[in-house]
Amino acid sequence: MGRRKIKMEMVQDMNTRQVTFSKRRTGLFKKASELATLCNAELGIVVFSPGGKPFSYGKPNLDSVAERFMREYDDSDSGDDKESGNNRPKLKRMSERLDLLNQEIEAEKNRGETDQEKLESAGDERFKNSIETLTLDELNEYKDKLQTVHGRIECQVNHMQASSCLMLLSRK
Amino acid sequence: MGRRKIKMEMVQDMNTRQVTFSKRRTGLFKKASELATLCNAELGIVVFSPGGKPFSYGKPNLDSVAERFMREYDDSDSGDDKESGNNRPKLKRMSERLDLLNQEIEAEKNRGETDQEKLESAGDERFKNSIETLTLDELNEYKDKLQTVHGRIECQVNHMQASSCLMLLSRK
DNA sequence: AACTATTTATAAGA
DNA sequence: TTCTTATAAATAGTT
Repeated sequence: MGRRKIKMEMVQDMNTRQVTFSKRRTGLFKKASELATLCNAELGIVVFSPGGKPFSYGKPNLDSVAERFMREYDDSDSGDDKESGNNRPKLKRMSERLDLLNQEIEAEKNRGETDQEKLESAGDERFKNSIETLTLDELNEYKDKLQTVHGRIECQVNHMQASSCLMLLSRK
Repeated sequence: MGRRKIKMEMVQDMNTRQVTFSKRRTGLFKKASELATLCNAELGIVVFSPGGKPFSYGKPNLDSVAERFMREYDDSDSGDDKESGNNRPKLKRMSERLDLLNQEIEAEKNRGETDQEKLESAGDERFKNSIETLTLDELNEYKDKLQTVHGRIECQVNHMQASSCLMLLSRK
């Protein structure tokens, strides 16, 4: 979308890559903002720059979106699901989400994931196991760490609570 | 970006709004995919359609991005931060994030948030308080709920672990 | 779902 | 980094 068409692969020159990131991140957030406004939709985005610096956008804010998204997969009541096959709506939605993910990943898989990367993606496994075998002492320790962090940040935020909690609770 | 320029406000006609959502969500995810590819960046997006249906995109996948983002704000070691003012890098980044959020929110605030909406956004407050006063029994209960959900979903996913954990742990 | 007239985003360049 | 502008892309209204 510029003076020339570019190949869809990692920009080699580091400077150019940084500039591209900056421009496109701005564009992405703008598109996100427009989508949210036009359709009265909630959304959240998190991006890491090539240098590893985090950026985020959220409407109405990132944490409420994250919470809502995760909450979708809990509770099996609420009632009216007008769609056919009303058996396990939550699991159904989960599948839709995975399908979408996989579809995008597939479409994106020009540059094949290395075995190393696959290992890292699968790293969640450790987390899952450790959570399921947590002791009360460990859970208590999480609570303490949580309080510490709250003390560190509460002076400057009023919408970071969820993130800071999730952050600690999700530690491997 | 079409036959006509449109006003940046919620599309009134329900059908048109749904179509707009669908088109623009596709566009947004494509932009995200391009950003990730061109800049070798990791990113995650979560969107709720006007009907409340969740969609997500992530590279390499949503959960790893969410985890990484949250992990950024923990631990004060690791070492080399080449930037000046190396005192509290994590808090510095957090501020940057908040600035960005506020900036976007400000830019977006054409249609003023109602007092009701403000109340809902601030709803995190309850969460914060409840987490800080959790008893061991309550934490243990979370653990049990966690195990239950894991049982329900582990048959069809290998990259939902973090989300499912966070989901339960973040329950108000 | 497809089709285009237009509006937007953006790659280079300054 | 910020701006300019020629060109590639996205998309609003239409079929």
